[in-house]
Amino acid sequence: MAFEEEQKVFDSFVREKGLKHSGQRKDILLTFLKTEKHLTVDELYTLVKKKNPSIGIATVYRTLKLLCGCGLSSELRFGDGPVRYEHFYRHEHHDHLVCVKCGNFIEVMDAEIEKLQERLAKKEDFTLQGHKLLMYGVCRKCKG
Amino acid sequence: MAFEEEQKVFDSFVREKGLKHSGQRKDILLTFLKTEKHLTVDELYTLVKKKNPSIGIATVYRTLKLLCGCGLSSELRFGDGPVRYEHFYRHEHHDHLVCVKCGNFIEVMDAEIEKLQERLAKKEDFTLQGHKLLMYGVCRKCKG
DNA sequence: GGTTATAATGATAACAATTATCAATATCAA
DNA sequence: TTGATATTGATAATTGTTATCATTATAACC
Repeated sequence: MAFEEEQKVFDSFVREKGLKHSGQRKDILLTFLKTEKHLTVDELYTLVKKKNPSIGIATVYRTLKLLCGCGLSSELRFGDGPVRYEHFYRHEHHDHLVCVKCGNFIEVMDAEIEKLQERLAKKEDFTLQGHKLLMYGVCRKCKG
Repeated sequence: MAFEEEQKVFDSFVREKGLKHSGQRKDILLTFLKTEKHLTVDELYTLVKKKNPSIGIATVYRTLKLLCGCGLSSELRFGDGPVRYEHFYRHEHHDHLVCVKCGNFIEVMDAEIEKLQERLAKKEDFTLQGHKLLMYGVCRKCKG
């Protein structure tokens, strides 16, 4: 079984919080991990149902909250519509370039921007924990 | 009457789109302009009702969409909860440092970050139109 | 000014995403 | 094995927002 590290992260989170394990949570976690996409709850729900048809959507909501809590996932909000969940554990931090025409996005990363943010935060005496940078524009394809 | 410039911006938007003027829109626009806060629809609705008690909340939703369309306002989404609307016209572009404990935020600006974003976008052949940068952390007060 | 086409309004139904509730079940420490 | 309690799935409730629609207001034209 793959994803031992991620499972360990989840395990210690569960232990630390006095929660319990369950087959549903394991199914959801593994399905999430092997799908390298920015999934919505509904999309993940559909995928997990193939493995475990009796699962309820509320459990998917609940489990994704836990995955965010232990650093395995992170919420992403592009404008309106449902929240998307991206992989977070051992993924280089990246930002998103979103096309306003076709809705597609590109992940980009830039160490300098990260540094500048730290500087800004320090100036205001903030202890930075994370950030979300969304850049909107028109992608190459849509510029035609 | 103040805010002549902003009213002119709105006027030409209305003309250009073949829309019409209305007292409600004027009340909403002026109340929005004189309240230098990141208002939710509901907050603005409450304020406008003091001037015009018969106004409906749907009109506030609709008018804020228009204000965003003509560049007088801009949507802001801090995590969940309702969208907030900030002033946009002739306001230097700024980003937000949001405290994860108390929910307060500070506006910050940094010309260099803007430049770096342009660079990133160019690399991907994106025509950048705007961006939203939210930085999360703990503010001075909450670090106590 | 009066007419007329059409945009705007307010009330509220509908909708989408999410959270809360709750009875039944599963987990796990002792 | 047992008992305390966390989890589950179904679904009701909630929240924020948009759509609908009959009525009213606006503004271009005469």
